[in-house]
Amino acid sequence: MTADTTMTIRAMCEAFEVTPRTLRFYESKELLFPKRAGTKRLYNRRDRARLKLILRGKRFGFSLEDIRQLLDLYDREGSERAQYLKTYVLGQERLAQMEQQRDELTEAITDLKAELTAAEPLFNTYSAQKTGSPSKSAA
Amino acid sequence: MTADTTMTIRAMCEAFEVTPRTLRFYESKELLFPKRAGTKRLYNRRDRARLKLILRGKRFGFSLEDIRQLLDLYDREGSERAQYLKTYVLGQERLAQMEQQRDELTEAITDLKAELTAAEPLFNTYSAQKTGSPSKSAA
DNA sequence: TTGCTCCTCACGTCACGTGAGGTGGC
DNA sequence: TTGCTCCTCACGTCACGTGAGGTGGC
Repeated sequence: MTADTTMTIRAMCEAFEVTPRTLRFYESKELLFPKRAGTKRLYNRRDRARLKLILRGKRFGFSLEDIRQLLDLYDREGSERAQYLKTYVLGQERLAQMEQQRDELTEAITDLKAELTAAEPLFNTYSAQKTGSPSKSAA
Repeated sequence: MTADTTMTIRAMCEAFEVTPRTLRFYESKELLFPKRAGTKRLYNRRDRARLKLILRGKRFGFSLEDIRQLLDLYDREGSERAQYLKTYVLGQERLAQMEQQRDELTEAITDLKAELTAAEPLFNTYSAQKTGSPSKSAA
């Protein structure tokens, strides 16, 4: 099966929808450590697990540096609870940031909508002049 | 009054909560054109109006290049309707992007929340061991 | 003369994108 | 020999941040 099959960079890119440049970049940042066959990179199951975590971390808005530290944390032996606690705290902080970001975005959306609505009459007048029709642009 | 008073870079920074570097950067990008008194920058009412628009544009997520083009559009003489229409269309496009972004963010928030909740029992167990209390962390 | 504010380079940051130029193996 | 895929520099992008080193005017 694909269990412990090693994958080429191309296969990885297709599987995870990233570019080769991204994988090389993560490697340069010490987030990924694929084996080499000569000069070519070979990614195993562990590399795939790490990449998956990296992409999840990014989705939550963590910086690559944060992600690297968390990954390192789990690689080293040590108190599992301490690791979880650290991850948990970082997660809480990120959550708060994301919620604030969402609120700001929601406000900006509301404002932009209001402006677009306020601007609409201008085009209705225009379209009325041009077509003579009552005008009610696309919902 | 402050009507046509000219302002120093420091005053501008305080009024708009930006850094001097930001104002110089916008100038290098041809978004702002303050007069000079020797080497020092002097911002008048027009500059302040432009900066206000720039910051609003940024709030809506437009790139500085987009903002510059819109600003140029309104500076040049020409069909008012054509200008409004262009602005309107760009606004619509941005609105769609922002809404998608908000949806993705909302999803990420939901997911992160779920994980944090799933991780909580671990610390409750931990805190129970440490303190002997029932544990129910901060709401 | 000392301080304060302003200025101009110009390199750094973040997460990659994008050529340029070259190599291995079917 | 031709193609294909992989590789390594290394510069570009975006919106500034951050010194370094210097100037004008009270």
